[in-house]
Amino acid sequence: MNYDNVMKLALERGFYFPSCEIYPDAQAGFWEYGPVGVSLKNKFLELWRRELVRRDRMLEIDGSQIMCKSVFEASGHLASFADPIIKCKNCKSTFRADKLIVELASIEVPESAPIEEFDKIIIEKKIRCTKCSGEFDKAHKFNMMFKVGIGPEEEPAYLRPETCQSIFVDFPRLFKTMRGKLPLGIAQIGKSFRNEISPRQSLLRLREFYQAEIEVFCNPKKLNELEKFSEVKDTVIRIQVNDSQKTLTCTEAVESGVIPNKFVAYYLGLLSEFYEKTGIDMKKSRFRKLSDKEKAFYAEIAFDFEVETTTGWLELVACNYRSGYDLGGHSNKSKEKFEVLDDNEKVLPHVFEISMGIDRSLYSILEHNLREDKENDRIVLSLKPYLAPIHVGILSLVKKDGLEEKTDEIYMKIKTKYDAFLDHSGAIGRRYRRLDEIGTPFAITVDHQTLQDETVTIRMRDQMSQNRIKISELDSVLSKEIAYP
RNA sequence: GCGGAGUUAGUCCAGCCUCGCAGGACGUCAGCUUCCCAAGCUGAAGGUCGCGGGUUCAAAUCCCGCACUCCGCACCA
Repeated sequence: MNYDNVMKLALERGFYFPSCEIYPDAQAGFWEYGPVGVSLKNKFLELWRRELVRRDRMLEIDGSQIMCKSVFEASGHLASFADPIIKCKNCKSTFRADKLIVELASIEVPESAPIEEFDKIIIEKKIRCTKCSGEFDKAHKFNMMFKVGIGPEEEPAYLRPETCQSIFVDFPRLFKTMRGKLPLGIAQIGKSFRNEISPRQSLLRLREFYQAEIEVFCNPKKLNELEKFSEVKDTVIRIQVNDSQKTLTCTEAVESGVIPNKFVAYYLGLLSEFYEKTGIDMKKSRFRKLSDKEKAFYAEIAFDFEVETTTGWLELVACNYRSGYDLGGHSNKSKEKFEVLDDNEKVLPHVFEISMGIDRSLYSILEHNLREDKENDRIVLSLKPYLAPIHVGILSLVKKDGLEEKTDEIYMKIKTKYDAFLDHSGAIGRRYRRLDEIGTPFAITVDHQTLQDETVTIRMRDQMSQNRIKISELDSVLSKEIAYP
C-alpha cells in the first residue's frame, strides 16, 4: 500500500491529522496523533525501551525542550545549524550561497563563514541568478532553530533542534549520581523542533517531531573491547557502502572493516534486532554509510538506518560517532569537568549516538503492514499484536437474548488490563473489518452458545479463523498472545 | 522560496467554463431484519464550498490577495 492509502487510513481512523486544521493560519509541518496513533506510539516506545534501554541497562531522562543560548553556542548549532541563503531580486528564487559559489566559481566557503564573505565573492565573481540572470540581494543566515524569548526581558533561548543536548549537559551529574561506568548509555524520548523551509508529507518531515535518542558514552581506546558484543555476533545486518549492498553478520562486518569497530557494530546489531520486531520489512531496509559530504558537522563516522517506502528511501535513524565533539564543546564553554575515571585513568568520553525519528518509524510501520485483502474485500493492518492500538474487540453476535449484557460483563472484566473495544451495533462482518483496519489482532464474540457453556469465539485478524475458548481462559490466552517478544 | 496542479460533509469526488435551492458515493448514527465475516430496508446527523476582499439583484461558480496541500526544483545540520 502506498502513501495515499496510509494517509487515508490515518485521517479516517484517528492515527494522525493536521494540527489546528480548523484555522486558516495553521502552519504546515505540525501534526497531531489521534487516539489510535497515540496507542501505537506508546507501544512502539515500550518496545524501544525493552529492546534497547533495558536490555543495555541505559539510563532514561526527560529534559527541557527550551534550552538556553549557551547550550547551542557550545554545540555549534548557532554557527553551523544555519544556511547562508541568497535571494534573486528579480525572480525571488532562493539558493544556498555556499553551494552556488562552489558551483559557479569553484570557491569553497565554509557555510559558517561570516555573512559578508558570501556577498564579497558574489560581487567579485559577478555571480547572477542561474534561472533569470537577475542580481542577488544580500546574503543572510537562515537558522533552523526556533528562538524564544524568556521572561519580560525576552532573554534569548531556543527550542532544542535535537533532544541529545539535554543528555550532554546532564552527563556530569548523571555519571556522578547514578554510579556511572563506561560504556554508559543515556536515553531520552522527547520533542525536537526545526524550522524547516518546506515541510512535506505529513509525518515524514515535521517542524515539531519526536525523537528517541540514545547517547552511548565510551572510552575511545576501548572500541574493540566489548564483552557484550557476543550477544549480536551472529545478528545479520544489511549494509550499503559506496553503492554496494551487503548482508553480513556483525562479526563479518567488523572483520571485513565495513564497520570500524565492535562498539559501533554492537549498537547497529541491537538496532537491527529492534526494527525486526516492529514488523518493518527488513528486506526493504539498510544501513547506509554516509560519505564525508553527507555527514553532520559533528559526526566522525555516520550510518543512517533507512527503510524503503513508496515515497522512496526514508532515513529513520542516524547513527553518528560524534567522538569528543559534544562533551569537549560543553566542557570548554561551561568550565564544568566532563572527564571521568575509567580503569583509574581520566578520559573525556566519546559519544556514539542512535538518533531515531519516531514519527517516521511509525509511518513506515503503517505502510509496511497495511495490505489489501482482495479475496475477502477488506483492508488489513497486520501489526504485531504487541503494537496494536486495540488488542481485542469484544463483540456481541446480536444484541438480544441477553447477549449484550453478557458481552458487557466480559468487557468490564478485561478493559483495564487490555486495550479492548466494545461494540454491539451493526453487522458482525462490518465490525470485524473495522477492527482489521486499525490492526486489532483478536476479536472475541459472544453468541448463544456462550450463555449455555461459558465459551466465546476468538477470531484471528490475519487468517479470519475462529476458535472457541472458555471465558475463564480468556485472560491467559490474551496475555500470552499480546506479550512483547 | 520558485513553477505547475489543487482545496466542496469523516473519506473520495461531481457541480465552476455559461453566477440562480449545497449534491453523490462510501463511511457514521438510530430502528427493522439476518445471526459469524462490509447483504437488505427505513430514517437521521454531518457544510462559514480553504480564508479575506471585490464585481453582481444574486458568487462554490467571475476578479484580486493570502493560507494550506500535492508534484517537480531548491532545501533537509
